[in-house]
Amino acid sequence: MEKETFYITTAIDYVNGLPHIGHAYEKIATDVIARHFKQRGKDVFFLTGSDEHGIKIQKTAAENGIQPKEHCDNTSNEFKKAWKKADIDYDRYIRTTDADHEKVVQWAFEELLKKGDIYKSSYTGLYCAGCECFLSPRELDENGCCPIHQKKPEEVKEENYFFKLSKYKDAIAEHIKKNPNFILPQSRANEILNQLKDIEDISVSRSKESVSWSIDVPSDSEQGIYVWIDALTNYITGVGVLDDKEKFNKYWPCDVHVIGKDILKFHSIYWIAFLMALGIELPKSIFAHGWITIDETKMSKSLGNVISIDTLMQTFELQDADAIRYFLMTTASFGKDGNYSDEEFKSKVNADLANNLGNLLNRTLSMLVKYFDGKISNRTMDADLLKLCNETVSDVERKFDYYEVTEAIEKVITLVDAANKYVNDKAPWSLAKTDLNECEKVLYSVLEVMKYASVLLYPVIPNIAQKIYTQLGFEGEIKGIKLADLKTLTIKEGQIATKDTISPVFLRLDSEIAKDKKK
RNA sequence: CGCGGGAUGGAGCAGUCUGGUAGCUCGUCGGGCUCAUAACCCGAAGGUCAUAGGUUCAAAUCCUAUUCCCGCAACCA
Repeated sequence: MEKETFYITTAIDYVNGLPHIGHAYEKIATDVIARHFKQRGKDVFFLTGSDEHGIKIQKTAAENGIQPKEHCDNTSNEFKKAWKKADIDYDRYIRTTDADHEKVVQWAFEELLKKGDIYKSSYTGLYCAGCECFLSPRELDENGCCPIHQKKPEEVKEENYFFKLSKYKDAIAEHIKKNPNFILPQSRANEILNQLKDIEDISVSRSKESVSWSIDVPSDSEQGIYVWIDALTNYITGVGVLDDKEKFNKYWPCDVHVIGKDILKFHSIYWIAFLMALGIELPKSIFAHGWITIDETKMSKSLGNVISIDTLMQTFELQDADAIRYFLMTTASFGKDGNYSDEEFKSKVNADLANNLGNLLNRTLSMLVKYFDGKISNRTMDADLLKLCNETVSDVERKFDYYEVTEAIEKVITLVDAANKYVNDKAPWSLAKTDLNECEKVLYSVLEVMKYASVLLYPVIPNIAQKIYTQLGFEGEIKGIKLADLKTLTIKEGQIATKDTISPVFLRLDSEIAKDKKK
């Protein structure tokens, strides 16, 4: 029997900068997947959060004249605010500075030390006093100097703890090969197998002297735990690996870690090795998504093209993030790089959400009011349309099984298109004069399609879906509706709509109506 | 020979693994409808699938070579 729980995580964001659309992309995708699996009756746990230790945060805080913790509090609050705006419905926001997490990190470190997978060794590196950190040879300019301070870094020898990553090389490779869905999209698995070939042991601590803002190595006050063990273990802290065994056993192993393609290596190699060493079950899959570029250019602070959910909502005077969520999920197949531009955004969202989806509801309800005073008395659904609805549900589920969010959405839009065509072919405005029975059947059938479409699209556009649901005459929240309920959940008989209850669920951006409403 | 991704009608993409009449969305043009958010439906124009070879009865798809673009160092998911 299939497990009833579904544990999904995002990467934790480094709180050195403010949240932007790139961070949002990942959270939205994860939120969509989480909401979908809730609709399938799963007990979902959705973890997101922030990565808060390290030299960069220490330095940024110092520059601003505040304590690192204060800086982290401020920035993580900005992230939380952004996720609220984007309707990210997570179950826990974990911070690597949370007490329970620090405990887990220290426990994991000691555990690995005890097992002999962590050993002490010395590391010689190029240290720049100005930066107060080690630089890799690649970071230096052509004269071998630090590009920021224009000084030659000194060779410094530091004692660090190392993790025997090389020991797990073969086991990881074997696991990847045996489990074709472990790394998704599958095309990325080869990339990792290649990188695995020349993997070496990794340093897992820094001297407290160089990085003070870190979790202490419990048995060695001179050393702080470096990012790998600190950050990656958030996934087990999040479901209570130490404090709440029952919860941990319920949700672990994780169903999917949703991450950016840049950190796939750390997740599919480092993290897996840590888990193997700790004797903890491995996550079922790791999904690496692509980047969102802005006008085909990489987003960067220096180019000044960084945009956030907030800026977009303000620019287009949006009340909720639905349109942005929809666009981000459909601009590129999930897993590939996508692009944002104002023109593409407007065009996509107008075409799909306003013209196809919203207008279909609008035209149908209008006719219902016009010809039937907004009342349904005979609930007979067109057999072909019903069949298509049911097929769409299973198509959508199948796509989500592999986290093919974009393709799943496409299936629903195809259903909506078919319903628009159905209306045109049946011409209920003519039937109203000749065959009222048939006319009602047509309108009712389309409303049924809207019911399916709204529930299927709810994970992506929760606010719009709710509006459709309400206008279909349903009471309460669409949030709790399961896909399995779709067959029994029927539009009620009697009054559904009046002239006053009908209103566009999504206004075309830049349309005259939208302008009027804004005035 | 560092690694990887990409090049398909005006724009953005699917199809490539498992060869067999080149498909989708947007845009353009023509038509239809009049219920609707200048919307919806139908039709048309527009591509020698980056280039050159090769395998094959048959190549966008397989093989070889070449060109161009984008990541892999940095603020940055």
